[in-house]
Amino acid sequence: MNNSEPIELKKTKGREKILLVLKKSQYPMTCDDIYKEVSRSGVNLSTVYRALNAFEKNGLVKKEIGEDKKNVFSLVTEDDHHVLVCIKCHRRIELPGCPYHDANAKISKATGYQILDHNTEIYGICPECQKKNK
Amino acid sequence: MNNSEPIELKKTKGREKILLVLKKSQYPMTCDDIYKEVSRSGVNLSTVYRALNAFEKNGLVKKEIGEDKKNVFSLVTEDDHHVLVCIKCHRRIELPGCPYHDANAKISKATGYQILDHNTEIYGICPECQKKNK
DNA sequence: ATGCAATTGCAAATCATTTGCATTAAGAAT
DNA sequence: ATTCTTAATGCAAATGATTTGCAATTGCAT
Repeated sequence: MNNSEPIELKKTKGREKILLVLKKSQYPMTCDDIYKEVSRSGVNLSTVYRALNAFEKNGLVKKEIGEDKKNVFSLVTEDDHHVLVCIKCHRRIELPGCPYHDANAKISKATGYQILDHNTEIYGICPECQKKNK
Repeated sequence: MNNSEPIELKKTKGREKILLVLKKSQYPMTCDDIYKEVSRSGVNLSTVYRALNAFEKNGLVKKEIGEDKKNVFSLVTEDDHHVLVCIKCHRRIELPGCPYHDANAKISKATGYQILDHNTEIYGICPECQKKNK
């Protein structure tokens, strides 16, 4: 409820474990997902929540709302690209550049809207999954 | 947790009031927003929740996740178009057709993905709000 | 080593949403 | 109009993700 500038982050065992889990994961994770991995190291669920929120505030991770309405976190790597998501295998590939740049320019001209952002996930079925079933 | 086909809906005073409120609103509303309007008519909050979920199951209203993570509901009018949302005044205008059709075709060809869907909300500032503040 | 601020664990609080249950009301069949 | 079946309602309590208060611990700069 307070988006001020980053606060110094202390390095602790728990936080390093949390980051490691996130680093090894290909996909965004909920706090509970992460907790399942780190709890046996004695890390508390509150700590997971607090750590991830702290990471997010510092731009280390990205927080998004998952489909089941839980927050999902993922490491911020470089600049985010547009992503192509396979609805079968959940593989994600990144698209270089913005495929909608031209289209948005057109929309802006037609409507007078100053366009600031747009959603960037495109859902489909990847070539492998197209072969597999049916 | 069960997306079966629509069940018969009974017409009641409460539901009519709820629909009326939604009809008069330009913007999506949370259950609580709606409840504030209908509670003086003796409609219970649970009723609002249940009615809206029933409406959604019947395709009467659309349920989305608002920015504060609460569900917001809006009447389904015609077929949904792509929508341009002003982040200042929250005005929404609909775009005829799909502005990304061509771009998606290109992506599909380049990646082999069969593209099924994509996000459709574009965020920006409308001409009026651009004039207003700075 | 010392001290202050950040971090943690734990339990309890929050808040939106759902649900169990007994009661009421809608609407079809009689 | 009366009866009957089933959905809809009100109320309170349950749920589930997330946050928070507080006391104890730890990181780290001095």
